[in-house]
Amino acid sequence: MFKPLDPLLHSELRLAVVSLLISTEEAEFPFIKEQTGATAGNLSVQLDKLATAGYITVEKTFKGKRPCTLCRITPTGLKAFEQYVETLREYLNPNSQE
Amino acid sequence: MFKPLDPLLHSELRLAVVSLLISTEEAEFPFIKEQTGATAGNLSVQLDKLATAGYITVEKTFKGKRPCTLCRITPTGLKAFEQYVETLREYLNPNSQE
DNA sequence: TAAAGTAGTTTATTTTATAAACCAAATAAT
DNA sequence: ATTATTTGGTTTATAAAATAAACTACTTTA
Repeated sequence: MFKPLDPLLHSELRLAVVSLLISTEEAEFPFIKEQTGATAGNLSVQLDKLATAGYITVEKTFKGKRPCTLCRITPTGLKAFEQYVETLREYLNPNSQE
Repeated sequence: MFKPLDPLLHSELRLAVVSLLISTEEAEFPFIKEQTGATAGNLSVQLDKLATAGYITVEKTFKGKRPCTLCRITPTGLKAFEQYVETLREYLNPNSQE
């Protein structure tokens, strides 16, 4: 009855990151940090997990002389997000049983 | 930007339980176990947490000679669920920023 | 009366999330 | 010029959570 929720996305910070990346297509580490309110350490760990799963790409470039970590959503990540939302809807609308 | 998600509800099993109780108004332990696919131990722990928070009531009665644990959603639980869903929507609809 | 099933609880283990400590380079201050 | 300080992170340690395994108690069936 209740389908399992993708544990990678069912996490407050990771879900916020993916949601943000879907709406921006590309974002730098400090921006994500600011928008989510996460600590750098936590964000670093969670970005890693998303990247390892292939949900996002993390590109380490430079902006002038300073390092710049650019994150983007992948097609896999977008699909996983859409699937997650669909699954979650069955939890959120208790009066639409099957 | 991303409001915090109620950690008590942002849990697969607890969310399923609350969702189920909202749609049934009352359910027995074995039924919840079956519907959620949870193990008895896990369910027992999570029901306790929801009860401690005042989101559900857990009434221990008897059905003939056998023990029967009846769970119900409370007004507090219903309100928390509605608030959770509202907050979550901002994560799920990435193209409705503020 | 012994075995098996029902209805759970308690406790231990694993996993996950989070924060604290750390590192390296660049910029600003003295 | 060398010493803070800030920026941009990573690594590691700790705290919290989820989960499963083991256990209890009582009931029904063989």
